[in-house]
Amino acid sequence: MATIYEVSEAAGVSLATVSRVMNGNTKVSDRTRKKVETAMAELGYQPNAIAQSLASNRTNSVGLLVSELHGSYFGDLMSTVEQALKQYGKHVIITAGHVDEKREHDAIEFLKSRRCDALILHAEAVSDEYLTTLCKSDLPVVVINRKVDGLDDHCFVVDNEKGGYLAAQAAIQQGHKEIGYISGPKFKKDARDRLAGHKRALTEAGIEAKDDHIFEGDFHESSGQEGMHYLKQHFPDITALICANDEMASGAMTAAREAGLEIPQHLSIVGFDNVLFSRYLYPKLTTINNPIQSLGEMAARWVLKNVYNTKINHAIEHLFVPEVVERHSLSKR
Amino acid sequence: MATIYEVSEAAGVSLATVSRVMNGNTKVSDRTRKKVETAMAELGYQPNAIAQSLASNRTNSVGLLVSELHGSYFGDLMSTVEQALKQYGKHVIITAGHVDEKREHDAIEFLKSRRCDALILHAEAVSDEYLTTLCKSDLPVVVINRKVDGLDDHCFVVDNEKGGYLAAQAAIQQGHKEIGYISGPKFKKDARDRLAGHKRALTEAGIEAKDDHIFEGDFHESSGQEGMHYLKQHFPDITALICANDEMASGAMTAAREAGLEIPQHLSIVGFDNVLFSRYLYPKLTTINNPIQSLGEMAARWVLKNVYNTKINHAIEHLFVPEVVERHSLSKR
DNA sequence: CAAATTTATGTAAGCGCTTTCAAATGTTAA
DNA sequence: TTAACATTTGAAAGCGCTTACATAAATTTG
Repeated sequence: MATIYEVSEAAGVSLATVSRVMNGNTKVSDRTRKKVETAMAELGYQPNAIAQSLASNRTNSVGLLVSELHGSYFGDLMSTVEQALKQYGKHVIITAGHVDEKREHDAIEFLKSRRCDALILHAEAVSDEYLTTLCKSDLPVVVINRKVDGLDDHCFVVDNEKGGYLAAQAAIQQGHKEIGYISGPKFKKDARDRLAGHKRALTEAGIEAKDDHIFEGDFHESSGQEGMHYLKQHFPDITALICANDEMASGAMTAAREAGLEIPQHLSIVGFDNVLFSRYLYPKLTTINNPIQSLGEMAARWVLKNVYNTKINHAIEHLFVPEVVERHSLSKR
Repeated sequence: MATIYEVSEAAGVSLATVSRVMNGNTKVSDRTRKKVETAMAELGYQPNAIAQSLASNRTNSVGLLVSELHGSYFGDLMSTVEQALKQYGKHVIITAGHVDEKREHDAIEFLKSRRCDALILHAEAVSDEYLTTLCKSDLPVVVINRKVDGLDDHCFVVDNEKGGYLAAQAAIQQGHKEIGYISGPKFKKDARDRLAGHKRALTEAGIEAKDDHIFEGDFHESSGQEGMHYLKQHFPDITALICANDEMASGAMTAAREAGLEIPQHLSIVGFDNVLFSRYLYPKLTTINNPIQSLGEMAARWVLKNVYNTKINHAIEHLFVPEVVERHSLSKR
């Protein structure tokens, strides 16, 4: 693999000059530029990004932490972030934290050790304090889908409370009064917020928010099934079921069908997130759009603007508002 | 950020010694090791991976090229590869090629410029020649889900012909005789192989393989719908439809339902790949398992063994055999 | 106990770049 | 033509590590 030395020799110029034509910021005369470019082409020269990074203290890569590498939600996030950064020649280094404190921590340390120029974190398990410390360091950090007090301008979040509210409201508007709810795990902020919105909608509509109509799941498909079983058994008069994410909605649909309930004729179901597969479900799932792609794009823009000084036209927003995606799993009571 | 200099000074030892305790291969006396470790802890020292890489010519990272960052298929692949490598302290750098020759090429160049120790490529658009050249270079490369002549021990593939055969056979065994097929794009080897297997099964069963029963799609959901429309219109007597991947099967299911056909009562459908969402479909899709995870794991093992000299117990296999996953979209004629 | 080994540590030369600063060259104006 | 300035180039010092190689200390051997 050719190095800059060989190029400089072949072109008959100094190292510095070769470096200059590579980086293109300083002025180099056309004649020497040509010479260097020719030499590069002939040698098939490819700069060593590692050496560049060490010398310049810039890696042109931003670290992205997600919870999992699979699943539509993270797939969408990764895709968006990558697209947005690639446009400007920046790259993402992706790691997975698996919603485990130690593993998230390790993943972040890895990204730091790789000397990423910035970090975009979808961190679920690590503590607020840790994130705060991280943000205070000189490594630029943004947090996706989590609000940490005092870090507002580093956080990009969706209004989960509003989303929960909208889901319930949609069901209420269709005439439903007996509404079940399968929540995410209460230790997660977004799960709590969604539930809070749900309850507010019920209350505002003059419907009593009964705690036993709420089943606490874990955001995975199987707990949707469990929730469905529980609710069906104890409250067979429920006509609408709202799930705190689409995975659980899918599980609930399966369980409902197994119990002989047709959707939405016997039971309406509303999800949350609008992940890709929600339209593969049958019937296609009515859900709340979680603008994860917008979050990702905005986070990427923040980095471009604040770290790479790229001129970005759009304003940078931190709070995103979800909306109802009407499909076929919710109907009139 | 503390450097090795500061650690060496704080511990009262030389650079080399600090480096030694970090890497742990050479012997260091317990006393000095303690001193160094204390100093490291006190300074919160974190080695600079970039500098390490430059000096050692080893990055401990392997590059992974996928076509997309989203979608179950690639999600599964990324997850598996990452898991397998992480166990041994190796990291993956993931890039997306978007099934575009230039972008795949660029992505690979990026991975090379980051000086990955090895490359695992799910390359669809780049030419055989390019891959061959790459494999001949001193950078270790393995290719996933694509067979390149002369590169057999670098390729990890699934027997697509067999898969196509099995899908057709499954339908035939259920008594189907009028069988439609929605193929992947013919320019893709795996699409051709699957189709070849399909035809062989028909022929062996004494069923004529009619070319007009075959619709060429593009592996995306929408072309499944198109294919369904085409077949339904021209050959309403078809009782089973086999799709070259699950996405198209999903599209076909939607179109079939819109046309008033119940699955599998009126029409049986078989997919291919067994991606995650195939069990979310309704009815759950009968499909051919594409052991992409095994491919990924095997590729990772190959790298561990051949690049990092890790002791791997399992033999390394290159050809994987698909099998039928029986669910609910295929029934007796 | 000295010599021969073995083991632990230090010295210094890179790894392939960037970047500051100074020198050389070119250009303009008087 | 020459002084004054702008533009291009080069020399060299890092960036933070690893790793021969050399040296010093500890251990074994006869």
